[in-house]
Amino acid sequence: MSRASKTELAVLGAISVQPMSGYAVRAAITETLGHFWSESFGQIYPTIARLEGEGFIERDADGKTSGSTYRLTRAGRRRLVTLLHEPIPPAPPRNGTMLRLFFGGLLGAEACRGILDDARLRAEEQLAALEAIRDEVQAEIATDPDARYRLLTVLAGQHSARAQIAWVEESLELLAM
Amino acid sequence: MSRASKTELAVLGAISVQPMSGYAVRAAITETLGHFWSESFGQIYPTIARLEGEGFIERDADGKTSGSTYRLTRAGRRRLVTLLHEPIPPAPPRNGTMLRLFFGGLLGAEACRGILDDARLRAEEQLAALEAIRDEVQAEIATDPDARYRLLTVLAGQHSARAQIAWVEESLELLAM
DNA sequence: CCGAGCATGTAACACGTTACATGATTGC
DNA sequence: GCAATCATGTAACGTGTTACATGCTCGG
Repeated sequence: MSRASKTELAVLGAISVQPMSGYAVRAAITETLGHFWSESFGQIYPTIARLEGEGFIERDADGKTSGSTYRLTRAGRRRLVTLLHEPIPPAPPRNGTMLRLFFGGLLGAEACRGILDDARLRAEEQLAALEAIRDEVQAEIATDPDARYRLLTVLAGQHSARAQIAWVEESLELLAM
Repeated sequence: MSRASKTELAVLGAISVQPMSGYAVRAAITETLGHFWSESFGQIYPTIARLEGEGFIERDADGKTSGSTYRLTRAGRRRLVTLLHEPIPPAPPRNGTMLRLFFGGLLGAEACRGILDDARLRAEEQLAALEAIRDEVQAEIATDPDARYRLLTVLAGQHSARAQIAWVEESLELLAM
């Protein structure tokens, strides 16, 4: 995963599902990959321009006057599979919640409990959102076996959110002692 | 947490524990905050220069010829506490493992199992590392009550790593069906 | 004396977001 | 017709890493 690759991978992946515009790519990433990925227009449009220049995607020759619909070329599909095979180096950790909590002695127990409550709230919201998505994806598996993989990413989110909640509970007990 | 703040917070936090050089700040962050935070020299040195210019840290007047030892000024301590009180906006999610897994249909079950095995391996290593740190920190609590807060960050890492492992187990079973 | 580690700093680059500018389409 | 949404693009900015250049200090 050397150059210009993570955004490229996300964009190619989105377009591989079905041909769409840059705007729709953004929407697809926000809605469908939203719980583990994000891209902004400022990244997406230049990437699309480059991918088109390199022949990995091409415009649909439909009659629309405004907006372009892009679809993968054969080279684009090969490129996508290649990128998927390359490991993505893990990002250096940067967890603001932990940074603040680490220096909790300077903050006071009150404020720290606030941080923990916030963390729990966010995890609970996420958990609820994933619950719904999970049902959808589970239903898709019947018609599309590849939906299994999508299910895995939802499960990961659920495990992570539940772990977060359990951690908050344990932490609050510890602080109460 | 508006401007120039996360690195500033980490640097002030490190120096608040005890006076040290920029090089030592880097080492402290890597070793002690390593499982949830990271900073590079390219960030640390300019930040230290700025903090000194703003009067939040000052050089120790010791007799050393090479290297400077910085300590917090009174304003610096106030600044640190202020920064700790400000919430840190959560970073947009970007999980490369999930991005690859989501398009697992194009990758094949074999490669996906490889991704999962990797994820489990990393989580197990992390878990082992945290186990040792946890014992250390737990021992410190007897003499330093503030060590509790440090313990919380270790617990978070453990919860997260265990959740990751459980997710991999469940995922491998799902793929094997 | 020499190599390992301590120490400082910067320049180039990569990546990503935000804000802005601009216009087409469509449903009410 | 007008508002919401679809759609495209860019410029400015912030942030962060990597690689490089440089020199000190101390133990063996």
